[in-house]
Amino acid sequence: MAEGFSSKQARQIVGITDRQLGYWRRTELVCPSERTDGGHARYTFQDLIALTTAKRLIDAGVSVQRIRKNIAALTALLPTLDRPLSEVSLMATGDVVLVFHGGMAFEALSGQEWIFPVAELQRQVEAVRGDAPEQGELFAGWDMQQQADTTDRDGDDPLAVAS
Amino acid sequence: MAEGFSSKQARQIVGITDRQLGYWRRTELVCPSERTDGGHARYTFQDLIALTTAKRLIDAGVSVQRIRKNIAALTALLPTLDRPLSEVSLMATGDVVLVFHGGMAFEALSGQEWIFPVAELQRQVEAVRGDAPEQGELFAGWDMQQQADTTDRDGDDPLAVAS
DNA sequence: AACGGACAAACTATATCGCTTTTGTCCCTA
DNA sequence: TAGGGACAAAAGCGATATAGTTTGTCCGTT
Repeated sequence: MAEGFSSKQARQIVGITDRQLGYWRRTELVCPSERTDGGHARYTFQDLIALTTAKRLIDAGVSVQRIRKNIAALTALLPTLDRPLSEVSLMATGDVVLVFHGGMAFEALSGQEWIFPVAELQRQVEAVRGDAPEQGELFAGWDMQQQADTTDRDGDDPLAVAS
Repeated sequence: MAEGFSSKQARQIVGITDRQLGYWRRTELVCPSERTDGGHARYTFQDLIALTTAKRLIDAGVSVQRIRKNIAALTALLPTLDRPLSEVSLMATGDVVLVFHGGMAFEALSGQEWIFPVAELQRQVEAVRGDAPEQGELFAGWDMQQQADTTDRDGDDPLAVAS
């Protein structure tokens, strides 16, 4: 039984209130995967990830209601997923949640695909004329890790996303 | 005067209607940077980029009104920008426009930065325990380059933009 | 061809209202 | 300490009505 994390531990680690943890459990947003013999909650590692993801989305301005809808939409869209909040990569603010999966980015709710390319656009216009675009790197490698630079080059960088 | 592109050329290259080009000019969404002696419009190369960006945003489901607001917000947020539509990297669908600039992603309208990263999250939780997450790649390498083009994919595309 | 004007249809945005969800506080039981 | 219940403030949502934009079509001028 030393397996999971207690409610207290969970909420301290994740940074949410007692009330939230409880409500989320009762309403099945995130439930503890295990129980003590006495029936008390025990959150697994994966549960913590789910909790943290929820917390993050909330901090990003996504309402709990919206999170629920996104989960529903996601499980419908990607049936293989069992627990979206802990199995998928999300990115969000306010009322949009983007999902990164299988090399694509799309909106969970609508399933509408997002992103991409700039290069094409440039070429398209260039084709009309012999005009030369300034530099070569259209997509500045947008690396989460080393997102140091870019700040130097003023203005524009095209770009893309991430991983 | 052989400088820029005529209205007709511009709208053919960009793929918008006569009416749109005119309206956008009159309402200052995108104006020709130059004029013929006779006072007729001459769109520069950069103008075409701006036009194309606008077109792309529209195709991605962003309304013209929203584009205007985003431009306003962007120039307020990044005063160095003169013409957001042709100087910045955008990505969008429906009602959200994401701006990539200086290694960050944020919503133009609100200025709110986008959240992301799951990896970090994983580490955070892992730190609490020695537990090992299943795989390595959370964000499947999302590489623009190798994501073939999308032009072939049928008609309406979600999409995104840039520049 | 480029542009403008008038008019109408299609589309977007904004504000509002009633309803539901979420969270906090306080208290109780095991 | 974990968890439940009751209650209320706060936040969020969906539908709707109203006002404002954008675009197409038709016509006229330069």
